[in-house]
Amino acid sequence: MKYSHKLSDAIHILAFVDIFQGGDVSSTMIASSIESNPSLVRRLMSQLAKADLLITRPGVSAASLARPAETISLLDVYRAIDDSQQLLHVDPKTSMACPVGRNIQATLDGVYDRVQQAAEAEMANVSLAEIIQDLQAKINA
Amino acid sequence: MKYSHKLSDAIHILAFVDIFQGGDVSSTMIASSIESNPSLVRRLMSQLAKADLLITRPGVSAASLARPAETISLLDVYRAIDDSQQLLHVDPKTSMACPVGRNIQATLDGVYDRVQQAAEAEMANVSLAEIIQDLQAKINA
DNA sequence: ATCGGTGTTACAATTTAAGTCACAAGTTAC
DNA sequence: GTAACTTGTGACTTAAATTGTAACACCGAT
Repeated sequence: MKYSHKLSDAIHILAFVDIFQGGDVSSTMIASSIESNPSLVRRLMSQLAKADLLITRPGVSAASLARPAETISLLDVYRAIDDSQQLLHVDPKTSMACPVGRNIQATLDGVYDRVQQAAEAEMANVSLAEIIQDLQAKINA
Repeated sequence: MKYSHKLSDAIHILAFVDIFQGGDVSSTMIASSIESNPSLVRRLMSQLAKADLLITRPGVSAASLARPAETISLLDVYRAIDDSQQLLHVDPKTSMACPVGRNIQATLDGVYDRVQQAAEAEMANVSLAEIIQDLQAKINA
């Protein structure tokens, strides 16, 4: 479990909350759907709430989307959850004594940034509504 | 490859080999530029050789690019190095008893694939020659 | 033939995500 | 008001992947 599933779990939470709106959307219930534990779910929900994507209230299990699903993009969720905000990572420890080692970081920063921009542009194109629709279609099938 | 810098190190190796062609391009020398160890460098070089990006010879430190740097893209290097071939990862363990848990994986696979395609398209646009040029410009500055 | 480098494997160390436990504080129902 | 339940957090443990280290057979040049 070294690869992170935080983003996937966060989307899972948002979709679950929206689909089962009015039903049981407690951290325990969601955790059983993710096959994880309530503590992890609450931590993610807390991050989503801080990013203004989810409305939660202490003590009461009645979470709901903070905005219409059409206006929440995958990029919003990614930004709310991902710690490093980077898909690709430059090696931070190269030799300053070597011309290549001294300059490779700046060069790669520029290149990786282009890739990051492309990925984020596509993430911005995916709405939560779209994900939920796809999910509903599969559920009804 | 969440916090891995294998890709960065692989590019470092290719750039180093090309820039110092004719000089000392032993795994030990490259390792000192990366501030890593010769074994790791040899492992990466071996992977690059298997992907036909680098020519190595057992016993002799005379590595060279297998193709002109113009024809090697960042995507080629990424494909040669990255184990999972995925920038984003679906949670593989969700509850089949829940409609959301049962279908979220397939939905996210589709969405993540779009992001992956966008990122890979940009990676394909970046050539090793471009990276080396940028590096040379910084070195000469 | 010797010396140094490669290619590869095995294993230890390190790092980060995920899981677990615990508990203060908020909310509802009675 | 209090009992029962939930959220929000922090501390700590466990697990998985990357990186580091060591060993050694094999290749090649001098």
